[in-house]
Amino acid sequence: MTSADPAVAGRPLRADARRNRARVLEVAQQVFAEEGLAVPIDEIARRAGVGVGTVYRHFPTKDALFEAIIVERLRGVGEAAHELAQGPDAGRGFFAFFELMVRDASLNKALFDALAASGSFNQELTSEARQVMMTGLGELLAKAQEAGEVRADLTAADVKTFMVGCLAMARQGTADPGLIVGVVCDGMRPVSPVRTPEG
Amino acid sequence: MTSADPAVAGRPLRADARRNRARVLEVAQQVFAEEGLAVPIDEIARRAGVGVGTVYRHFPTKDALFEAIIVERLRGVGEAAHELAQGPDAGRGFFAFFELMVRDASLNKALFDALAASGSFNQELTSEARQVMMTGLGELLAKAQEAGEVRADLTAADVKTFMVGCLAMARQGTADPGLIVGVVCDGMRPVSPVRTPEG
Amino acid sequence: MTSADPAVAGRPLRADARRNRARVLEVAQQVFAEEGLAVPIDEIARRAGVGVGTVYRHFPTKDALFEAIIVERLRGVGEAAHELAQGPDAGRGFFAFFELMVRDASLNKALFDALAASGSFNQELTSEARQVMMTGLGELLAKAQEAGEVRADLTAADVKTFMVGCLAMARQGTADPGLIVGVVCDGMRPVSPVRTPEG
Amino acid sequence: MTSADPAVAGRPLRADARRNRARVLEVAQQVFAEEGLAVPIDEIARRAGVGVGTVYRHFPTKDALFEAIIVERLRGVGEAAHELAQGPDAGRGFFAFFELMVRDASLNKALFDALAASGSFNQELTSEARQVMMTGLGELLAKAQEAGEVRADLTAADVKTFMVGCLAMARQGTADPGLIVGVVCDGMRPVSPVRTPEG
DNA sequence: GATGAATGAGCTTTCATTCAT
DNA sequence: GATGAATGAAAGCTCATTCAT
Repeated sequence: MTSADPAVAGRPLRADARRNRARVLEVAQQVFAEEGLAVPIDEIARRAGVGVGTVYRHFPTKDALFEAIIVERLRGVGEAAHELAQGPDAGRGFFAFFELMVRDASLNKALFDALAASGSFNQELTSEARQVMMTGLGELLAKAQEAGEVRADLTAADVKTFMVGCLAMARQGTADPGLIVGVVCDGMRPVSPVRTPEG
Repeated sequence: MTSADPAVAGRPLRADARRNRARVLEVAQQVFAEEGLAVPIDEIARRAGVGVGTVYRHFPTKDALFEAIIVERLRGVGEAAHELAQGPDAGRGFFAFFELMVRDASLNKALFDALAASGSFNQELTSEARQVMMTGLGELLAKAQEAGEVRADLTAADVKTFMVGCLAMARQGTADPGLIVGVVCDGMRPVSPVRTPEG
Repeated sequence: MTSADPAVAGRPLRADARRNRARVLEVAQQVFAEEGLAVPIDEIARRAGVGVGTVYRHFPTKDALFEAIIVERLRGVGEAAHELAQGPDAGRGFFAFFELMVRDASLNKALFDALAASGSFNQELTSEARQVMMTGLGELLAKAQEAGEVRADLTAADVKTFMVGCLAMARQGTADPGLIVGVVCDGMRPVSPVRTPEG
Repeated sequence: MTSADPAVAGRPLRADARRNRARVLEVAQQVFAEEGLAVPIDEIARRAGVGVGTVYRHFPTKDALFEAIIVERLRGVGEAAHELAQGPDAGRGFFAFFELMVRDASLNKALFDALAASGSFNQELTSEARQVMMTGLGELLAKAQEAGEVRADLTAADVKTFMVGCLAMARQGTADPGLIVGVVCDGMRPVSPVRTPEG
């Protein structure tokens, strides 16, 4: 962990090492996004123009590398949520937030795999980044609910679930991302009395 | 179900073979559902109490086995859709249809993987079962739209996409299936003028 | 062994059994000839219209089945040699004998595989049929040598070796079978003084 | 030899890699020669004292490994033919050439398998090495024919076929290699009028 | 620090053979 | 006797990870 993220730990990396790390991360993000978790580490190393050993120096495990990507992603997501929560129109901000996820098509496959991954991954590895994200999301959600723009019975976890669902749907490529977001967002709005006349 | 037999049709399987086939299918369904596509065939064979060869006798390929499960699932879904389309209240039927997908939690991971699978799978293998499903779904959708219960701009493909999304979400285990279905179904309803006063 | 060749052993086979045995043998001969030893037993059973079990009832082993074919073949060869040995022109007969082997293209692959087979096969399994063949061949060879038409230093084993070589060559399909036989036959003729003026 | 390197050329291999590659090649040559194509890669790896992965690193496929051996062999053969063609006595050289093939007993089984191999192998994989060989052989043959030492109607392909035949025969171990070569070489000599008085 | 060669467990698949029906 | 379902030992090949250079 400490060695996986030296920026957090001890001394700063040598210039070339930092460059390599960044390059690997960048390439891995792309490749994972395009082809999912199945792509071999060797392939990533090759595309990044480094040896496998170098990849492993920076990321002790394939999962660790993958996590690093997701973490970065989730952190970004969380920060965006936080910022939007500070804005004047939390309702609008909340729904805008959804689009952010779906738009970034390049990461879908990776995120998709990450979230679909069996077990352990979700629970432990990304916990730190999840915190950041969930916090930002919770903040934003609360404000949007206060403003009456979002169903009051939804939790941040629920919303995250919907995000994942949207990612999955967008990845399908069988429906317009805008429509997907539109429908799910509509669904998250408070149910107007008009809507369910029979209820 | 019965038609998902050995080589499409042929003569009926021997009693023990049928038993084994069913057993493999059942176990595979469970195991795939629990652990996804990554689980080795050997493991499935072991759990089913048969040799690997037996699995391969019935399903010439791992993909074929997986497909058989999905196919069975989709067929069931399609048939259900068709039946509901015959009912008096297509709107209610349409939304009831969604629940059917999500309920069957045991298959989610498998379906999820199947639908997330890269390329070839989606397009060819399941085409037959997809036909059945899409037809039934289209039927049901049309009636529900006529009844004004579903947004008129949704296509059957869109709805399928939403189904997949719901499956993905339910699989997460991070939100109540009922809630998931509720939200997405609400989202698919025609947008009432009240809902988007600013639009 | 006894069960593999009931004609030699105990009571005669039931009519259908005999039919099956013959059918398997016939099909196996063809299939082995066409595709070599690599063809699965299941395939042979299928083409013969019987179950695998039936094949195994008649031939306890794949090798045994293969042997049976070779045996039959060699027996035929031996008998032909014997008959030719009785003829008036043993020299001509001897060389005609070669053609017989190469002509029968349908068996080449099988014979080829048999003779190329690693080890044990050659030495034990075919011993009986080999006897028959070698005896006939020896007879023919002796007469041809007496007539001065074949190099006196050749043994029956040598000639058999040349036969195998011709089979191998014919199988290649890269030279005219007639030419192959012609060249090798010429080579087996006594070396005329004219031929090696420098010797 | 040197050109049979990793990806045709690239940079030179690391010392240990080169050692391993050579070791694998050497072992494979021996093992294939002794036991033919059937020997598992694992076995070769084991005998070479390396992991399977190492074998596959150097030779992406079992066939590729096999080819590498044959290629090396055929190249040597072709070069020898070329050199002999430069000599003063092409006739003698031509026939000496045959011995070269048969002598090298260690490779027979491998070459045999290679040449007997069904289809694709012969046609494509070894094409480069085949070129070298066939060219050298053609050269030598032409000169020998000019000198009246070899039947004028033989093509290089025919001669190759005879070579294969000799390999097959030598492999049998049932006849003296010298005799085999002697007979076939005699057969390739021009037919003297004396030889076929009846023709 | 970087490299990439080496490792070997593990995966899918095939097929000779056995044995319940 | 016939059948074909079941078996399971290999086999070829991949790829995450280690470690000598």
